[in-house]
Amino acid sequence: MQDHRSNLFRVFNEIGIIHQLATAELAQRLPDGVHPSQFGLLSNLSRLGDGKTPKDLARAFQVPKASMTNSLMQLEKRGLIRVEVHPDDARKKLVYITDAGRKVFVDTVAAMEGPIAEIAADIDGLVDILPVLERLRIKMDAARDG
Amino acid sequence: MQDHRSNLFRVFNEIGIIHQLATAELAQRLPDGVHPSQFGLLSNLSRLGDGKTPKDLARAFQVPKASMTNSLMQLEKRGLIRVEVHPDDARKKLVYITDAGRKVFVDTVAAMEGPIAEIAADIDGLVDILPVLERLRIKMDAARDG
DNA sequence: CATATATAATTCGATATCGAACTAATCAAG
DNA sequence: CTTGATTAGTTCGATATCGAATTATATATG
Repeated sequence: MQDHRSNLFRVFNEIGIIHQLATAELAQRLPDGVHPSQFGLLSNLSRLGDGKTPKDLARAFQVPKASMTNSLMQLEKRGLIRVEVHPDDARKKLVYITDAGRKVFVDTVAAMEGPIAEIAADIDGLVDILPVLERLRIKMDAARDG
Repeated sequence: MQDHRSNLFRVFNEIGIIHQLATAELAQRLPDGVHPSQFGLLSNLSRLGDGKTPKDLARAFQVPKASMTNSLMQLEKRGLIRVEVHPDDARKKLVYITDAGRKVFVDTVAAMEGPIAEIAADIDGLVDILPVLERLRIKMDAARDG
């Protein structure tokens, strides 16, 4: 029992360390002035579609609105996204990724592919943990709402 | 092949989201003014032993020295650690956790146990991914040094 | 329509992160 | 010893995060 509990803690501990190391790798490959959290936005807009509101994005990334405002301003300043007022509701805005933004995303993904593949080659069963991670994320996400 | 690559990206993506959600849960249960990253320090000093230098700790957590200086100052200000000059080398310092620091650690772990157990109960095979995560972390850690 | 309430986003202030420059102490070479 | 290089830690400045207050717009109610 004690072992099982401490193993659970270790799972989260390892996840934290891996995340930090992965973020550091990513940061090295991003253009100057683009923060890893901002790359996450470009990834979402590029892969899952743009035209979302800042509120949508804040919820998707589980960050406060104020944080999202800041991240979007940085990306807009660099021309990687475009922000428009919602045509039907002037309280809202709509966020679009630009060609420059797509390029940053694509180039960065390409730059990460080598290192990731190299690491993964040595780790047997790495993709096998994906379903477990997905279920865990979904469960934690749901627990947060309630 | 394409699928395999994108699954690798998804593994890291899921890990990032889980880490963020877990950190948010932890933050809610920490005493006011204690940041999750500072809890990590208390955990390390409590579980793995204290009397380490700031340099040691910066390396263990893969953060710059300047970040560690700041974190240690916050913990010391709140009386959760004690910092002394190294008796044999006045350039160095030695960091010790205090009783108050241990109490924060123990209490917070206790407060996290319920939620973690509840989540884990629903996720089949959660602890089974621990060995894979460990190997991944070790591999990435090694890749960073070189 | 007028007013109250709700919602989306920004602003503000406080804290965290961290690269680069700096200070202090030790070590190495002569 | 003395001097140069190295190491540990801090300071400083710039950016990120984010809770609380604020602004602007929209919706609901009388």
